[in-house]
Amino acid sequence: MRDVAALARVGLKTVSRVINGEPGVSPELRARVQRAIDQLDYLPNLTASSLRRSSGRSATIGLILENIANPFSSSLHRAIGDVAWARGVQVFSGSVDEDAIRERLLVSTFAGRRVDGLVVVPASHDHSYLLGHKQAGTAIVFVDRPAEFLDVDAIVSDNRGGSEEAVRHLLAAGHRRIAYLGDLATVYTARERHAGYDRGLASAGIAVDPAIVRHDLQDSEAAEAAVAELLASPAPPSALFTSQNLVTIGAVRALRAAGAQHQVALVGFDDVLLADMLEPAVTVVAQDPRAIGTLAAQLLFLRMDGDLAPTALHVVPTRLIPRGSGEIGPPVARSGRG
Amino acid sequence: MRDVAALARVGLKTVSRVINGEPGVSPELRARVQRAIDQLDYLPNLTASSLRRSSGRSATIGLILENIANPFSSSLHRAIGDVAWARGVQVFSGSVDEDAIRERLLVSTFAGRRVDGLVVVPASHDHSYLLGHKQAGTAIVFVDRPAEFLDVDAIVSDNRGGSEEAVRHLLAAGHRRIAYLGDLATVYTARERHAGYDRGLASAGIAVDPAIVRHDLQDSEAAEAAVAELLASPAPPSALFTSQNLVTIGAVRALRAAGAQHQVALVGFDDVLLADMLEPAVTVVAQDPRAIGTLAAQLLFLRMDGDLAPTALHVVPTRLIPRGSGEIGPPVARSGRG
DNA sequence: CGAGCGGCTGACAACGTTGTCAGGCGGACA
DNA sequence: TGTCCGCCTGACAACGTTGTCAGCCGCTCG
Repeated sequence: MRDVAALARVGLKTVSRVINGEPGVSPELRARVQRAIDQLDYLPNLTASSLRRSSGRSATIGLILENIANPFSSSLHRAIGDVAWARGVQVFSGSVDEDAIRERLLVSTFAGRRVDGLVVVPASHDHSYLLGHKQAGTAIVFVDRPAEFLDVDAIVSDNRGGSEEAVRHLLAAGHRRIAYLGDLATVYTARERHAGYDRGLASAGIAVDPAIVRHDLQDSEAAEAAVAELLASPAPPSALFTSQNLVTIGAVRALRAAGAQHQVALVGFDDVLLADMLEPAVTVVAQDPRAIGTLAAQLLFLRMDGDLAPTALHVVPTRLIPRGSGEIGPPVARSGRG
Repeated sequence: MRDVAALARVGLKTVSRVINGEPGVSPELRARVQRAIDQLDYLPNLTASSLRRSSGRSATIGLILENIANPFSSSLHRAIGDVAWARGVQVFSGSVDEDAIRERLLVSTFAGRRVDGLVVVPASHDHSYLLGHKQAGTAIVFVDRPAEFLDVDAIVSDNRGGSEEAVRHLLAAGHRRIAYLGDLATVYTARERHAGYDRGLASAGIAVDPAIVRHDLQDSEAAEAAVAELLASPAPPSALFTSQNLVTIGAVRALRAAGAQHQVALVGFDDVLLADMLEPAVTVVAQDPRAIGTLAAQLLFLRMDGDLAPTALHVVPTRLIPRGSGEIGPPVARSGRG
């Protein structure tokens, strides 16, 4: 900037005025400065600028995801990135892998960079540690799971409603013995989806049979094993509700391995690429990560702009997509002759 | 920091020394300062720090991807993020959507933030505009596609070799009429994969039939339409080589729609989730985005550390995964009575 | 003709940190 | 006892920018 000022034979402040389009610079000077800028390929240092600026804003937000590489997270990332880009805000991101300690480390790191806002898909269960940052003026929005012990906005899918709809869909096809296969039960979404399952069964007056409820399936292998076990049990379920992506994939594998994919119904929570090309195609309750991300970013920017409305939990609807696997009926009751 | 210094009754510089673990502070003072830091929840401002630091480093890199939301990009992102995190470096990222102008905008934005390095999956075809940044000391590594008119390191998949292997695999199964279905032909990877296809055919002395070569299929719908057309043509191919993810998915749909999925062989470039669960399961040439990303990040940091070795093009091998669709043989030649 | 005003311009301080350097203090040594 | 040295410590400038403010110029108006 000094070089530009020297070349254009003006003061530093005039260069600054030209860069920021401030009024009160004569056209001739403006042109001279602009020429010098172009000639020197000068690029203003945004970090220095944000250090000095009265707003104290860095035009930067932090995004804390479960795992950048998974489809849900990366769709969120993209949606949030698009909104941020339109506002000239850059995005830092990091993966937490369900590790509460890493979550806190990332928050500290981002706070050290003085991000203006944080979008968090939390792994921990006590977010009071964020209170200081919130009071220091960092806007915070939670996504996918609400905050605990902290008053901030959150955007979540309709986990409970979507799951209940899935179960009712299976009930409508005539099923009475519907298994639940779920992710780590400490995770909010898994708990909610399980609650939806319970409610769906209750709506039909069916008692939950703990023998066909499996929690804590953390990868598709665990899910595959659990489904295989259920299928081999004396009283196997006639339908499966899988509460998460990888669990659904594991279930598909197990059904396939048992040759039962056309006998046992399946509805999965969260859509999977190519699910519609399987045989049978997999019926799912789809989330809308793009909508969630866009909403989260918009809310964050509202808060950054000073919106002081009471915080709220925003629930984004899910959508049941019937494709075949969820429309398989229960086995016809055999007569006494067996 | 002023508050901390005041509370601990020391000078600013002593606080700075404690924070950065510099030697030459008595244990008592160190403890007193640490107490003050804890008490005030003081978090050093990393942007101010990097502004002043002699190294001039921001501990920040920029990542320019085709689309953060696609699996290849997000796997890259994750791998690079992991290496960066281990070095205390934060990552900015942005999506380019094959738009050369957006690529330049992102570079400018990141340069304005004074990133120490750039990882670029380029959309443009003339990267000389990066020369200034390179000379200004920004480390640059290209990924997935090499740089044009700019001398920097690049890491790419073995597009040509992998494609040739795919075609040879189909040839080995007896096919002589193998269609090529490719992405936008201006994209480097598409050109390379097409070259591999040509070479594969040439190795068997088969002439390319332009009637069964289709370029510029930018989404799965276009691919689906193209395959449908090929299948309905007077001399349909007995095997398909699809050079990209979405094209592969479109081909699966078209084959399915025509009921030809068990008659026409298919090998796709780039793996797809659930490809192994389709019927038939899809044979693919898999890339290794994790390895590519890790290598890219390591190379970038080497350069940032001052490595001056000549730049190179690093080729990461692909892997053919036979799953069924690529092992379908050609229709048996009918006798004259046909 | 002088005061006052508005439009331009640049000198200077400040943002929060770190590099440089000088000063104070105590102990070892002549 | 005086000198020198090494260990701690803090004052100050500087990083690249922007907010504040004062000063200059030419014009208008009384």
